[in-house]
Amino acid sequence: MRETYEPAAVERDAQEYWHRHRSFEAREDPARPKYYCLSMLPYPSGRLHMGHVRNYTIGDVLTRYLRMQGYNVLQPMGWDAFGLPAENAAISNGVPPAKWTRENIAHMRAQLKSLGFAIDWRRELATCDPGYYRWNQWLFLRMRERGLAYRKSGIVNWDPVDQTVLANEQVIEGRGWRTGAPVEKREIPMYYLAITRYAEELLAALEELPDWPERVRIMQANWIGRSEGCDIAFPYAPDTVRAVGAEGSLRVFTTRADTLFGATFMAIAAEHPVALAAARASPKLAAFVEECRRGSIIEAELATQEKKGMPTGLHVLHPFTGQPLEIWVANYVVMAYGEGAVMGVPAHDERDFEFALRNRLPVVTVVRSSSGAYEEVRAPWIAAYSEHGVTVNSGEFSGLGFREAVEAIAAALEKKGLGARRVQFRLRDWGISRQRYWGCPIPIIHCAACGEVPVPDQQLPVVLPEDLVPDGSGNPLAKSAAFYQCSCPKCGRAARRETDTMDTFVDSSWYFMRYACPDAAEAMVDARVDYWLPVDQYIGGIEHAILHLLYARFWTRVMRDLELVKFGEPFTRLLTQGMVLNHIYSYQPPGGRKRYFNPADVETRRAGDGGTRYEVVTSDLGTLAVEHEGIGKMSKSEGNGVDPEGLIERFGADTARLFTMYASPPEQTLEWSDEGVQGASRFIRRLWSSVYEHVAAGAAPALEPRALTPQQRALRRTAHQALAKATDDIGRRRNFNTAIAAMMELLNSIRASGDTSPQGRAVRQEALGIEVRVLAPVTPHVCHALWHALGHRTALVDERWPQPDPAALEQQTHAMVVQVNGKLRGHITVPVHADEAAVRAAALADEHVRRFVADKPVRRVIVVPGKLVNVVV
RNA sequence: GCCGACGUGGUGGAAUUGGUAGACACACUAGCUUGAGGGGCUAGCGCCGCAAGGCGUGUCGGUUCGAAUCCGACCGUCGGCACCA
Repeated sequence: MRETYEPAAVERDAQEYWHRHRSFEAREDPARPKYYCLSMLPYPSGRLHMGHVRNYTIGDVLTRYLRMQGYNVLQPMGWDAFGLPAENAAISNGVPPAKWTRENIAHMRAQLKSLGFAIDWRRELATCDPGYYRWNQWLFLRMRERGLAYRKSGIVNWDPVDQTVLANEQVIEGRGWRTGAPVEKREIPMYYLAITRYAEELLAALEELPDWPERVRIMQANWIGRSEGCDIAFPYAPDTVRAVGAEGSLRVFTTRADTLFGATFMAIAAEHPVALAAARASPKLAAFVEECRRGSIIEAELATQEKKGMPTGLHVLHPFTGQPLEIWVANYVVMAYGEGAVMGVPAHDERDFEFALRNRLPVVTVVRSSSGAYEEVRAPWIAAYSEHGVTVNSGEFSGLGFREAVEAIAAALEKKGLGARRVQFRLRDWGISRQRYWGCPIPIIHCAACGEVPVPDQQLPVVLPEDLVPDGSGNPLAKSAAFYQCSCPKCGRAARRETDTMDTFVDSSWYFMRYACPDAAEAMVDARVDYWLPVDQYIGGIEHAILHLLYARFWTRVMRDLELVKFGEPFTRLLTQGMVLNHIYSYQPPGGRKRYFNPADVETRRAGDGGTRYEVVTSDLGTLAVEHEGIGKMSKSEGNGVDPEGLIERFGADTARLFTMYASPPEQTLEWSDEGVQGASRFIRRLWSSVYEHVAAGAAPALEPRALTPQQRALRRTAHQALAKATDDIGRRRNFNTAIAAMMELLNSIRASGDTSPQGRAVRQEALGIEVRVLAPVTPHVCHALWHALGHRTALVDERWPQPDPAALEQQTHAMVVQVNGKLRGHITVPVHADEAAVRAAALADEHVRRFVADKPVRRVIVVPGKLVNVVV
């Protein structure tokens, strides 16, 4: 072995070995327990970023660890290759999205390979491959046959200048990102997938995912948003009947039927038919409806905007009292949720209260606190009382608790035919139509005579032409006659092909199944899926906690119900990794535009007197004192990204991997630190030189555990304790940082012992063997080399994980701490098997303890075996 | 606005079931090493204090023999909000 660690050579050797021996090709083997370890597939943006390095290193550490535990592990990789950035790149440099995407994939694949991940590259797929996306189309058609895919109108952002649909991301403060034109809303026909049919199951099954982070389960449950309540019909008053032109009623959904007698107005969405009818008679109202409809379709913006409303002058009748209630159009009522109308109960709902206050609407209290602390809501009004309580002022329904009131009112409404209990979900059906080019075509043909006609299965896939270049004005498919011109499969007459493509979330909803059988030509999935799936461990960013994971859970259930797969939950265990952050530095010249500087270029200096620190950067503007804006997500716009490629060139892949695993636990954010990277590099060099020095003295003799001195025994115990801890940290807790810390401590102990006796060297040989095998998943290249250096002929990649020796862990005595009144006062050493009385006596005999107890009477002594004694005086 | 999480030395973090706060590392300080390079080694390093000791986990309050950990309120930061992926 060489005296100095040279990462480039070490990594090339190890990677060559794995490649030559096809170490990571996973084969179905029913005799062995399988483990499917999957990381979320990357979008091929061009270059790997640190978030990718972190994500795939976590997956790789687990993959390599589980291999060593004897599992048959599959770790695949692919590309989420459709999407908006490819079109944006095409707009700015005129290259077709297909070419741009495939070049990016080639570059990023090479970058991933340089990191030495244990990936079975034979299974690689890209979602833009027709062999992949044809099955999106095929399943869409199956869903359509079952009514799970259907067409209805939906609302999109419309840029009137570019004549194109905009993604939410492309709407900046209500304006088109390229044109700056105020964005309009447009109603167009779109395809939807009926995820709401699975709402109940998707919610209930969350209970059966104990190995998902609780926060993700809670977020999904809240997203699905099951609420039990009542439909209530408010019959139209004569003025409304006249305006609408028919008898009828305004339906609302409410979870608070108990507050029905407190309703003082009705609020409806601007898109509601009654609002449209009223607007026909009033230009002022028509203008307001128009204003609401122009507003954002982004929920976060809807929720923060000022609550505005306008009366329609129309009325409905209270179902019990017959009292007329005025209908208002309100910008905070969403047409897509419930019935697009709500009853306004200002006394008991925060939002209605605010609205009533602004519009001087009456507030009627109908619920009071059951504890008797009666807070009547009256002028000057302070707040709504939105807790559950006892009904008052509610006619025959007064004096009831929440549950009884809802029951009684619902029953009475049902009798009158004006309502019923109902479960409502917040979840909406999944709109998948995108008016964009770079996506999976929706396999439908529109025929003037036959209407919507599915593309016959034998004509699949509907292939996306790869030579078009979008220019920012609409979908190029809609302008390409070669694509859209076709004949109707039913009647044979000229017809038009659907030019919308699918949401890219469709692509990522089942890719993990296709990895099991990427070459299956005749079917979406085959029997190999039964072997590998479900995914045992899924790893990806927390930002996907809701949408991607929910869509994949839905899609899997659809496939289950079509008897394509035998499971409904795709991901057994989930790890949501935190983001990678870095410092943000900027400089704003007087009157000029703010510039950002990469932290790598920023230097910390001190004022001449050794005092205040400040950060400077040397650029084309000279040396500048820059402003530290804090820490944020690595991003292009703030110029604080770190390029993994440069890092690997300078320090090697092992250092990059070690740093990202060591700097913080996987679920937390990771702060970039150049010094930290150097620390990681230094540790690897120390490990290298420790092994070098050890083997330079020749082969160590066999270990004879019985012949060890107390010091040798202590080092051996340290090694086995560290092994036990690291095993638990990686295998159970998935806390790689503390496992690495345990190995750093062990290496410190190994280096601190200068024992050159034969058994001293035997203990060190064993300890270094543990060190190298435990670190192998994190820094596989250097460990591959060190394993050979320690004299082993086998390849580390095929080694088993070491087992702690119970005999080595045995101890005669252990240390305990003694507290007096909960404060640490002394330390004692007691035999491991000492009983409580003996421990208590030893604690009270300690001189520090005696000093603090003095002559005060001992009231209680609490003994926590093996840990501490608390003396209460 | 709604949903979810997080907040511990100069810094990243550790403390796994309510039981020694600050493991490990970075930075810093001092010393050693004429292999001056992002080298190696030794020691110190929460704050106040000469010490004994006191204080200390965002803020305020509570439960407990004992709270970073549990409960309540507040403040701050971050993620998601359905067409970014």
